[in-house]
Amino acid sequence: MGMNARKAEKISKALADPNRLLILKEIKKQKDCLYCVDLNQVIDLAQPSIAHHLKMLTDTDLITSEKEGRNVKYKLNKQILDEYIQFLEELKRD
Amino acid sequence: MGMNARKAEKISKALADPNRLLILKEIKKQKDCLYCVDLNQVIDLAQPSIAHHLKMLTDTDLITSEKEGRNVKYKLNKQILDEYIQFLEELKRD
DNA sequence: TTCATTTATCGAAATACTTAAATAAATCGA
DNA sequence: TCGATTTATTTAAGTATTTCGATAAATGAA
Repeated sequence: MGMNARKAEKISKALADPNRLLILKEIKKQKDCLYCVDLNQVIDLAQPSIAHHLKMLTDTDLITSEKEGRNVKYKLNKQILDEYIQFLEELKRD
Repeated sequence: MGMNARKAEKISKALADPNRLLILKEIKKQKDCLYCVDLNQVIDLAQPSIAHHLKMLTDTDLITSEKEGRNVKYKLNKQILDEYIQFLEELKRD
């Protein structure tokens, strides 16, 4: 429903961590379809820490989660990212 | 010189604060040319806090500062913002 | 030079974030 | 059902960030 400063702040915060950027990069790498279980091989953190970071990303809607049996599948929410980019573009217009 | 994950993380962190977003919005409002002294009327923070936020923005090159007598003039660095946007765009390409 | 104005820095308190161990919850397979 | 696997939650420690008061530095004006 459109971006505002509060939402942009939250998304910026979600993006302001190396491990969360790594998660997003990995989703891209896996053709926009990442299984949580595969992150343990990629990210050098304990499982609860990874779960915490995934929660930050889902709470801001940057990614969506879908349960598949015991696993959870994550996808990038391109629309939110587009809205965030639009917010940034508008900062340039003076 | 192009964006990487480390730089994008820093910029995200710089953008992850309501007062810093307010500063950027104010630069836009002032036709891309904000004087530090005018921020005191806009931002409800003590002077050292405002100086701190301005430093975060200049340290990440999101804004540039130029001394004019006693005053400091700030401008948005559109190139850095563009590079950051480009980094985000690339996250969408799977 | 002296005073007022503007910005920067230092130090400390309050708050927020990151991380991992322990544990719980959910689900699949045997 | 029982045990293994996967993910989520709670709690607590360590670290980082935000904020302000005090103060310093730089500059312009009288």
